[in-house]
Amino acid sequence: MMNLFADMHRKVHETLREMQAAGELPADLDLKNVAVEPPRDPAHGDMATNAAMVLARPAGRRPREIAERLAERLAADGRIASAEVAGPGFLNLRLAPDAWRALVPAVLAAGPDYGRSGMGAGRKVNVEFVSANPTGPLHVGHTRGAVFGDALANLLDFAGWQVTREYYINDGGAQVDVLARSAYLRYLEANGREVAFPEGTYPGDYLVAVGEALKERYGDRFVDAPEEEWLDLFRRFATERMMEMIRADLAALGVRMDVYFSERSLYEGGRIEETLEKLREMGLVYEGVLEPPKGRKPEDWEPRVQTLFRSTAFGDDVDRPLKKSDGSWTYFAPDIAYHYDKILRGYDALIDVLGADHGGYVRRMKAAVAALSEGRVDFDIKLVQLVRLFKGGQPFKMSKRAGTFITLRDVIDEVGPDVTRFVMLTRKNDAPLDFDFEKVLEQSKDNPVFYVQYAHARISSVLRKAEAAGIDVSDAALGAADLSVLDDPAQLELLRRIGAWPRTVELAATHHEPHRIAFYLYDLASAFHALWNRGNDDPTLRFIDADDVPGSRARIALARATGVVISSGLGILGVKPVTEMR
RNA sequence: GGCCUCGUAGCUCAGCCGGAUAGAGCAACCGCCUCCUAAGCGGUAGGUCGCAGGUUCGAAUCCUGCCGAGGCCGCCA
Repeated sequence: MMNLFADMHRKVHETLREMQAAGELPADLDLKNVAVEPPRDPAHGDMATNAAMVLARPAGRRPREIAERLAERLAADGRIASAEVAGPGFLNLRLAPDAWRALVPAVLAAGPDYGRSGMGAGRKVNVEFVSANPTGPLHVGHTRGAVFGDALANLLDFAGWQVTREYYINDGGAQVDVLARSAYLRYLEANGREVAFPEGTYPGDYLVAVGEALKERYGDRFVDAPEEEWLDLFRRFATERMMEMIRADLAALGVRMDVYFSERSLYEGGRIEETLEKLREMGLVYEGVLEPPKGRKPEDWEPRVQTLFRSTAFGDDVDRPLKKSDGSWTYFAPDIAYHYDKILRGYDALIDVLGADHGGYVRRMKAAVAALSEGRVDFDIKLVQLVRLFKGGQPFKMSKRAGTFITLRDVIDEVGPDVTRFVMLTRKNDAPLDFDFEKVLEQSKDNPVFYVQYAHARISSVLRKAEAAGIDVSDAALGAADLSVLDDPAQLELLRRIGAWPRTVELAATHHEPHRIAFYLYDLASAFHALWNRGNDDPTLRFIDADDVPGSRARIALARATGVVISSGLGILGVKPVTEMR
């Protein structure tokens, strides 16, 4: 797989080892911090290495001296056009145009696999996301988490991990009893009773159908029955229905989970006790009394003995309760058992995608996972900040379906899944996101979705027109094109961006940051639009020139390669590329 | 009181495991369509990277303290 940055990184390291073998550098140097990166200022070349500065002190040499020796050796490589020492000891490398051009046939041959990385080495990672309570439709906040988690899963897959997408169904707590009671009210309503929805029940319309379905199944059997008779039945039924709705919501967004894991199943199998017992043996679970929170003392605080998790041993500021006063578990206890289950399933890495309001929860969960996996499992928690909705610059709150909050469906109905997904990935996960229903549909440069799609559409248009003009645009024909005509700065710039794709994938995957893919695509599209417009000043730079078929083929090959990368990047974001704008 | 996330151009935001003169879009100003989609492109102007220390050859980036915004801190998950 062609990865120019990785190739040059390898080349620099090999050359340094040659210098060690030749006695020009001490044999025991640690090369770990020697990097090959694109310089911030393109005037400094295509790639730069800090080798001389990093090694100067341990080698006991002057940086520029090391850099000069290294430059001499590197200059012998045909791919490297120049190697210049600059500044405090940087070595700036400029690649020969042919090295960049070689990307085109490589990309065409690899197709959608260009940029795929072996970094994950087939290790198993579990990405848990959405995990909304099964008590109603998904709302905007869930939508962002869903898009983020799914794109992250795609990204890790592309980077060579074996990925499981998982949804944790919170069907064990008090909230599903509330759901059952709310469904019961709708059931009474379906049976012709007048009902009121007291505080603490769910009044949303989405339960009307559930009430009717319950009537269909049970008639009026439970209308005057006491709660014990119907609660369990109704809870099961309503939860099932809510999960169907949630699955459908996710499907509408293009998200497919591999595993739906039920919290309740943990209660039934005695798994919670088992997990806590293990922690107790480690001395991390004990019976104790908690200090009241400082500065914000609850009115009814009474010290009492309860089951606690010693998260302070992992840097948390206080130990965390596992049981409520009525003896039932807090949400934290089943969560520990759930994560233990994931550990036992053999994952090398776990990722939780949570709303930002769960921030206080991160440390204790990491503590539990570190303890239960004995530090073997890499565990990352990504907090997703909230989404602020606007319409034409005005805050927007109305929902057609749920009344009180905007649902995922509201968003998709309004702008479609592709726009929703792309826009939600144009911000870092931990930054709040403004989502304007009008702006995201705008066909202009300040709308990144449009801008990237437009580039792809232009490329598709070039291919269509070329074909109509009788030029063979099969990948085989394009891959064999003589690319030496590609020597305009705009063409070389586009090649450089294409060359940066594998590196972008690896960085994004390492940091668990799919937004980097969206920003990369914007830059790539920008380089393409710039080249496109160069054709206005200089007609020889237009992609198609009927009088110059070989040259056209070279330029079209470059466009095609760009299209492959855009399409592949959009694939990670879960967005379908368009072939024409409407 | 403590913990978490954040603070970068007038606005919205990038900034790779520390790297050389801090970037993009919008808004402002000046240009580019007899030409594959101008739904686009080029240029000018605009920043004490919240503040103060520290580590380092080198800090927007790492560490400490402070200021500011949001979130969380036993029986909601």
